[in-house]
Amino acid sequence: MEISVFPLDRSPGHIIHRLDTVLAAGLHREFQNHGYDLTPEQWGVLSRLWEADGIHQAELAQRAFKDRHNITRILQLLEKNGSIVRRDDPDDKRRQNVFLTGHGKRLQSELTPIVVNYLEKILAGLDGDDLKTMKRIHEHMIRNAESL
Amino acid sequence: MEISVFPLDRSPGHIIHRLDTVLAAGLHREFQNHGYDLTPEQWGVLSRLWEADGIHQAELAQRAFKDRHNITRILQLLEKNGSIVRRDDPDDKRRQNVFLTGHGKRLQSELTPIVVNYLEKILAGLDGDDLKTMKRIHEHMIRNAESL
DNA sequence: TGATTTATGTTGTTGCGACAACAATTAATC
DNA sequence: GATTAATTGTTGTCGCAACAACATAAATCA
Repeated sequence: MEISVFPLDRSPGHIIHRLDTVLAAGLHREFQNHGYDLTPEQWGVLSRLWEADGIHQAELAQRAFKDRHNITRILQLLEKNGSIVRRDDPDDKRRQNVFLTGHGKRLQSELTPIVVNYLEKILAGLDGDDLKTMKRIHEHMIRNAESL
Repeated sequence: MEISVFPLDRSPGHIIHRLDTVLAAGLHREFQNHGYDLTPEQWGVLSRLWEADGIHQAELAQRAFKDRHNITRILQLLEKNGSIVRRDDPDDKRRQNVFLTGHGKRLQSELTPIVVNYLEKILAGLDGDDLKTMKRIHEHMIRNAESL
C-alpha cells in the first residue's frame, strides 16, 4: 500500500473513537431513560468516590484519569445536583476534600444495575476469551501511547 | 459479585474511553510537533474528502460518522485554514458541496506518513491476529450498540 | 528566616459530540 | 397547483478534553 494513501476505515484509532462515542452516547441515554440526568463521565467520578470517599480533588483526578481542570467542573455539576459536597482540608488549605452525600451514596445501588445491564447488551455474543484478549490489547496500546 | 458493586476498572467502556482519549491526544500532538495545527477529527474529515472530493455536507457527515451540526463547524475551521472551499450545489440550493483546495490535497501526502508512523508506535508488540481479533470485537460491539 | 519552587484548585479559551430550534429548499401528498 | 412533509444546513446550549494563565498555600532550599 502506498504510504500516502491510508483508508480511514483501516485505522484502529478511528474505530476506537467511533466505538467510544457510540458507547458513551448509549450509556448516557440509558441513564436518561431511567430518569437520571447524569453523564457517563459523572458516573465514572462517582464510581471512584464509591471506592474512596473523602479524597481530595487531585487524587480523585488521578484515579479517574482526568486532569484537575476537568475534575473541577465535573465536581461543580455533581455538587449542584446534590451528589457530593466539598470541604476544605483542615491540614492543607489548598485542598478540597470530596464527600458523597446520602443521595450520592444511594446512586451506587441505583446506577450500577443500569450500567451492568447496558454492558450485557453491548457484550452479547462475545465470549470470555474475547474480552480478555480485548482488555490485554487495549492496555498494551495505552502503555505504548503513554510511553511516547 | 454483588450487582450494586461494579469496579470502574472492569468496565470495557471505561478502558475504551481512556484509550480513545489517549490516542486522540497523542495524534493531535504528533500533528502539532510536525507543525500542523490540525485535530484528529479534522484529519478524519479530510480523509473522507481524499476518498470522495466534492460531495455535499450531509453525505460527508454520514461517511465520517458525524452529525450535520458538527460537520458544519469542522468544515468552517477547515475552510478558514484554507484546506477546503464550499460551493452551492447548482441543482439543489439546499446543498453545499465541499471541495479540497490545493493545500487540502497536498495535506494527504504530508499527514499520512505522520498517522502511519504514529500507528506503528501504538501497535508495536501486537501481532496481526491481535489486530484482526480487536477489529472483529470492536465492530461486534458497535453493531450491538447500534441495534439498541 | 526569607526566597524560590512545587502543589492545588479555579477560570478562560478552543474544539468536539449530542441535543433543540430554526430557515430555506425540495419532495410528497392531496 | 397548493399544502404538507422531509431534507439540508446553521446557530445556540451543555458537557467534556486539552491547554494557558492565575491565585493561594505548602514545601524546599539558600
